[in-house]
Amino acid sequence: MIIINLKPIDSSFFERTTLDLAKQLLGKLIVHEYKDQTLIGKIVETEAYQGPLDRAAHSFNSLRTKRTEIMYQHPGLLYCYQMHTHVLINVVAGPRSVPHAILIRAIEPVSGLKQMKLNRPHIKKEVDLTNGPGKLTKALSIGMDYYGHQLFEKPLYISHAPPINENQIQIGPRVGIANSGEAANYPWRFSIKNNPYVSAYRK
DNA sequence: TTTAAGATGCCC
DNA sequence: GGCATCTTAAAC
Repeated sequence: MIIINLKPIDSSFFERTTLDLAKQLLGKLIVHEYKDQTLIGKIVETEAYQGPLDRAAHSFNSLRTKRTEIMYQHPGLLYCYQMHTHVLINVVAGPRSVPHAILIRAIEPVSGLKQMKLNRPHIKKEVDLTNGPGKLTKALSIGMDYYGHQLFEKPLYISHAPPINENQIQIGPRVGIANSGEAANYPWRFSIKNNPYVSAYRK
């Protein structure tokens, strides 16, 4: 694949409604300049979390703590947190003071596959390198030290790519939030239809 | 200060 | 299906 125009996207890209941003992020590239290498993945699955009224969100009921603070800042920043033994990454969405975020759940490797395999030893099938939110952060070597980083600045950024057609976007309930009551049914998960790197659904 | 649960992944 | 492993948030 030949990549043209590989550079950080303009910060204004993130200024749109949260659900629209979750869809617009599909197909975009996440780029990490790491150890003289450029690790690149195409985003193939996202989930929107819309704070105040979304019981599944960490910022539900406008909870504001050290962890959730970054979601109250301007869109395009990185919200990351540790889940069991893994780091999960989100794109902060919504205008300042609206604590929304979009979880990046899966990517398709585009460049740096060799390094991604080194970052995830003992993985047999290639799809298992990045077909889950905890897996892709390990493959791309993204840790908690990126909390609050601007995703429109090197060394970790979103790069432009053509949007995915609406009819190629799969929409459904979010993964792994069965104990969140009514919010468990909200159709706020988006993925590219038939892409092999999309994670498996699980209640 | 203590405790329970979790936007997961991997092994059995 | 069990369990690692650790942070957060809420209970005590």
